[in-house]
Amino acid sequence: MPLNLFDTLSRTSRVIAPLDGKTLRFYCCGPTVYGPAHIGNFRTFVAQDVFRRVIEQGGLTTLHVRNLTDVDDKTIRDSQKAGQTLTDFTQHWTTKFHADCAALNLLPPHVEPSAVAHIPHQIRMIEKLIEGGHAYATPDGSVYFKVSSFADYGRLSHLEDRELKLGASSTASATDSDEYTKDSLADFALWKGKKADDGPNHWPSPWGDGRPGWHLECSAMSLEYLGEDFDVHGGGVDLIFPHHENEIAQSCCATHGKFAHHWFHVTHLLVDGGKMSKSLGNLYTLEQLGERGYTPVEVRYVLISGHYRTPLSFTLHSLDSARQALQKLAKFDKALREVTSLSGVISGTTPGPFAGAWETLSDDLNVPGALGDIFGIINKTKPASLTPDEAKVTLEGFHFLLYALGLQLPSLVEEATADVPADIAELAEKRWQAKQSKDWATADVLRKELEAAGWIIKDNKDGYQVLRK
RNA sequence: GGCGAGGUAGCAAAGUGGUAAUGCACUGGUCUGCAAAACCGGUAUGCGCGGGUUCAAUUCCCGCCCUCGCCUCCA
Repeated sequence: MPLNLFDTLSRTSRVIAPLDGKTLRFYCCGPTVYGPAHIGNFRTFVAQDVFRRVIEQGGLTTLHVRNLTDVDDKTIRDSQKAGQTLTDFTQHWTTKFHADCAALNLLPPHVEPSAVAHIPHQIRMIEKLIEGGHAYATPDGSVYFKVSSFADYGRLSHLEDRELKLGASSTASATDSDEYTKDSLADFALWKGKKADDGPNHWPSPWGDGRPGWHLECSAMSLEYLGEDFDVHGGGVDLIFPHHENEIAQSCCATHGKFAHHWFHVTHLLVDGGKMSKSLGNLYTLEQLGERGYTPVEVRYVLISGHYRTPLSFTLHSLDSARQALQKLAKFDKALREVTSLSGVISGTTPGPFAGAWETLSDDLNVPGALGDIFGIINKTKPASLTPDEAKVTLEGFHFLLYALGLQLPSLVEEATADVPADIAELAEKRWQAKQSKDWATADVLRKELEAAGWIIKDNKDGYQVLRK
């Protein structure tokens, strides 16, 4: 079943099919490694991961490139604040980012290029742009892209009348000291001449020492690894303008290609009714949620539980809800395994009874709809009444979908009772004895004590279990 | 001001021109000394507001209100 995906440029859903007929090539704007990524950032990366998984489950191969922005205003500023070299500083946050990605079960990109490592590529691209009359150097050693030289500028964002909104921005101003040398306020930097507060962070270029402009990094790296034309380019909606608009301009003017043929943008995660962002101080990281007892798979579940083009409200309650939902999935898995006697990793190759969910997922990555379909099948299926063969087909179809969603089932709560402290075990035993002698009052008091300590008792006919609450 | 997205049950969130998936929460039952767990059920006459089109609109059209995002380096 081919995947239909909404394309920001044409504003329509289009079938995803590789330009070269074999490999789906896509580029994702990666993180700026100057601090911990928050779960809003990860909403985008998780959505891209589901996209890739669905493509691959559909039988296509992919070439997934996601960059690391390890040189820009913020990395330079904060590395100096931290008293570290830019390399040490960005390496630290890159390691952290990778750990979070692994925890969230994100498939690693096939190529993860570093911006710093591709400065020569960026310089070559700037040279081409200058040759073609699309860029110009200024006396301070910077190079700017000449927006007026690209007629299609604004097609992606539909912000075509640049002059109109210049007055509306609170930050843009014709007197910005950084930008006074530009021909037009709309022009953007390809290369930034060295400034005193950049410290040692500058590189040689034909226009003097300096550093690359942010937008150019992605153009240069996608060209290097994916070519002049490639299938899909993705990122958060906030990148549509100016970042992606500028990438299009640079790339189309520097090459003969059309750049990305399909644009995949993920809407923001909301918290407290608004955007989660570092500057607003309302962000959650995976680590912070972990301290509150939430697991990465629960976070992943929440992040995919809303359609990628719809704002999603994040709350701690949604994580609790996700925990219960995952338990329900895990119970279904266990019940099926008992009928089939299968264990270990199940790798389904077809959706089986979950074909409806797979179809839903293939329609613009409708994950919440697919989850609804999956639970619908689960509610109708009685594992115990299936033959081993039927259960096997169901289990494989179930795992086909779980893989596409990247959900790794948690262990069941009732199985997670490895270590019961001695004092708790003693209390539990006392309660059991009280119960055996039908001293209900004492038994109930003891049970309440255990509960207060964070443990619950589950009785059955001939014994009991002590479980973590 | 411009561009874009969204307003569906207590919370979250799908979906459809013919009478509302799903998860959580809540709740009835079975079980239990009572619970918990598990299992079997129940829970929106309603989809921001007002018009219109239609045999029929939450779904299409028009107007309005509200929320959120972007408008030069935020996923």
